[in-house]
Amino acid sequence: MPELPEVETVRRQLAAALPGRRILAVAAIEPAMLRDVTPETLAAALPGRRILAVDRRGKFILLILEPGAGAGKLDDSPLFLTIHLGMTGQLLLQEERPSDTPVGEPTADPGRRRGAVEARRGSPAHDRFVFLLSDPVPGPDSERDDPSLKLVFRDMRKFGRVELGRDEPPSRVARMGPDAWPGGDWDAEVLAAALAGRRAPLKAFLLDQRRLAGIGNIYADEILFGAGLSPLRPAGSLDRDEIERLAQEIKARLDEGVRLRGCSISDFVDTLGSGGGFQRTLRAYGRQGQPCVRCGGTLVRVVVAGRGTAYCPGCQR
DNA sequence: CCCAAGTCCTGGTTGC
DNA sequence: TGCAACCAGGACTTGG
Repeated sequence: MPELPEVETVRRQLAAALPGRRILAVAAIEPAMLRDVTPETLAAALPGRRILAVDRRGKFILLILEPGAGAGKLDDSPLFLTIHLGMTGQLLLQEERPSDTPVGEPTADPGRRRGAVEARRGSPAHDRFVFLLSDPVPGPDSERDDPSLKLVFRDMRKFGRVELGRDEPPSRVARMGPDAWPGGDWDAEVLAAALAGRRAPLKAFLLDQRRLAGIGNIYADEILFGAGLSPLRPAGSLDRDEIERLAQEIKARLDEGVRLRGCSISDFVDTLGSGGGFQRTLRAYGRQGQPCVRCGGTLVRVVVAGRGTAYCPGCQR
């Protein structure tokens, strides 16, 4: 599942590959995954824009696009193309090779506007969006616009979302709490304030993106195991010591996830299709019925916040 | 048929 | 009692 470390792994690859490239065409193969934007608006606003930067907030990836170069009425505003990978989403970078051009069609035709039809040509079954990109170009007036790279948003289930924000990222991104990343804008003090008075189970608190942004089901179970805290504990019941342990563990597990390039227990792969290594370190997630590596007891499965949850009743209190 | 899961949405509950 | 904040659970999706 793409959680913060998986999304950060992808972001780093995109940040190395995309800035300076121009979006030549977009194919919204699955328009139902668009949020608050029509395929027509997308097709009008994106072509011609250069990608300036690739950012991340929680589990959202933000492509920051230059203002002023679009063909539509959104010309003067910076645009934020926001992508959420949902449960099974993948962002893949694929070289756009000359051999992809149909026989009989000129391979070089720099002045031609590439269309959505060309962007989606030959797309496999679960490809939901395809962005056709140019080589990196120095400025808005550059003439180089041969397609050289495709950004493919593939998502077997359709939990992923694409949205377009003007000037600012979409509101739901703005509603999120501080990024849970170790360098994020929070510490044990902030965590203590967020926990105070809450009766919801600790696990539900960790999954709530309005408190800390980026933690999902896998890392939540691993964090709680590492901290020796029960997922069922009311969030507001932690003492100072336990909050410190929780804060440390959040940072440690997410950092480990990023270092191992994500967790590929199900569908996650990076932009090249490679899996991560975090799944080898799992001590709680999915281990119900198996012995606890810390105390030897047996892990159990409960449902918390509607999510399957594995924990050790022996040493998670 | 049930399970997996992230987010949005709805409706019920709690506590000031 | 009124009200907002809070919290639980369903819908969505499709392959195992």
